Amino acid sequence: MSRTLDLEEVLTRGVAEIVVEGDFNRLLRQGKPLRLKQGFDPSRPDIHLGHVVGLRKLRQLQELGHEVILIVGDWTAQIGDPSGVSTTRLMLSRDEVQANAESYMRQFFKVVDRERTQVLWQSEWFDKFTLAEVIDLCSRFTVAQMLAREDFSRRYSSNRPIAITELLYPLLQAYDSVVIKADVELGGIDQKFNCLVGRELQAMMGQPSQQVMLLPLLVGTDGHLKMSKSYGNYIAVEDPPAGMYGKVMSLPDELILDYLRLVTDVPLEEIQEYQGQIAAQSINPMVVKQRLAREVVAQFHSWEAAQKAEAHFVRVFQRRELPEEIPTVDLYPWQLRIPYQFFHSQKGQEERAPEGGLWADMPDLMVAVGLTKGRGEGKRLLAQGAVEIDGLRVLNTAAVVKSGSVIRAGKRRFLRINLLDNC
RNA sequence: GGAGGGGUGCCGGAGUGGUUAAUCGGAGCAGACUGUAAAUCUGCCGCCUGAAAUGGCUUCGCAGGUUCGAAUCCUGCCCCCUCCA
Repeated sequence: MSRTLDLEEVLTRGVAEIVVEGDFNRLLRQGKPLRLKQGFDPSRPDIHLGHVVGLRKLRQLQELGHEVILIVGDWTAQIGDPSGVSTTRLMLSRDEVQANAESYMRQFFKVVDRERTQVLWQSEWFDKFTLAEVIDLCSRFTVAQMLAREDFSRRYSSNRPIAITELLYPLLQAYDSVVIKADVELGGIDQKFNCLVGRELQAMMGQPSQQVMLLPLLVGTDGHLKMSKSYGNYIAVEDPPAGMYGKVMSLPDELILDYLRLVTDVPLEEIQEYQGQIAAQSINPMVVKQRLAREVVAQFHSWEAAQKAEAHFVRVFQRRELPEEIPTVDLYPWQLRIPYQFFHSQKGQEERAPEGGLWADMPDLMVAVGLTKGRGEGKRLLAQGAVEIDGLRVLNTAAVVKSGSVIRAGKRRFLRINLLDNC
């Protein structure tokens, strides 16, 4: 993110909506550092690319001289953001919240500049909130206002429950804006309502209303739902390079351009060009996707890691060869059910294993080395032709294994066997 | 407070005494194809045993009971939802 930032691009690239656009522009051009509010819920400490869209925007604004106020939502976390399904949330202990917050920040500052960030905890002000203050806060809003929120109205009209505490959620979030005197709040487009309540509350309390920058929701790896941990369609910023690269490569083609726009610094002109080439079918979308994968991995790891991840990907998944590094697992013959050098075939004949080799019951072996969860799974993989020993497909349950043999189970599970005490 | 509906495998959702480890869809896994994309086809998809046919065990909110036999019937308990107030 070292290239010169174009204000126009910061305000438009990967931005869904700005409220109020004119005011925000004016504010930015005043040249005074703005207080950018970003809250997070410490019940879900993992940051994925969906969050990164907003974090990158914060970073860009920081580079324009503004300051981020990160709010640890240790109170709102207990209510649970009323987006989507109504699930009762467990109360987190103080320690859990602390641990989650630390883990969150470790990831947060991979993108956001720590030097220009101030971290505040909601408990700093809400712990001493009195009932009188809660009532005062509530009295400023009406049920009708809350029902204006699509989430609530949908649930209300379809007779699904809305906990009263859920109505409190936007109010608490709004109050945060008042406490920190936020100039701007950033959030996903699904946060629109909460952010707007912040504007109203600030106005009621005699403060200028914050501007709201809403970001598009990133579609997850499944290709149609928003990226979210609970949908299991996410790419985490802490995913290891090879896994991260692979997940990007498994994205549907239709998402490539969006991802380039939202989570990379690839210049818009280049993206435009890719778009044209893909439309004209003069380029294989996969090539563009590989660029995307490199960009993403480099951002959270390094260019070197990205190169390695790509090499690994090409080698293992495109050419179906063995990876360069294969974890080795020690294996003692006694862990197997046929730990002998002879195998008794159905005809009653003895088959001798080659020198240094050993007959092994494959489902057993795979469980013993942790390749599969149970024998059933191993048998299934075997029956489906998904198991290879040193590049040769194994279909029988009994097979010869040598020390140094590489077992492959399916596309992505590999293990090298280190046979000990071969007697 | 009153009336009614419901809790089934990762999710959705059938099933109302045996032929049900439980239809189907989704997800997942694997194979073919291939670009770990899409689309398509095939197989698997509770645990264990077996090469397999088979067999054993544990599952349908929880606890008991009836029965040769229950996810299905009875009793109690817990939880959820709707309507009326």
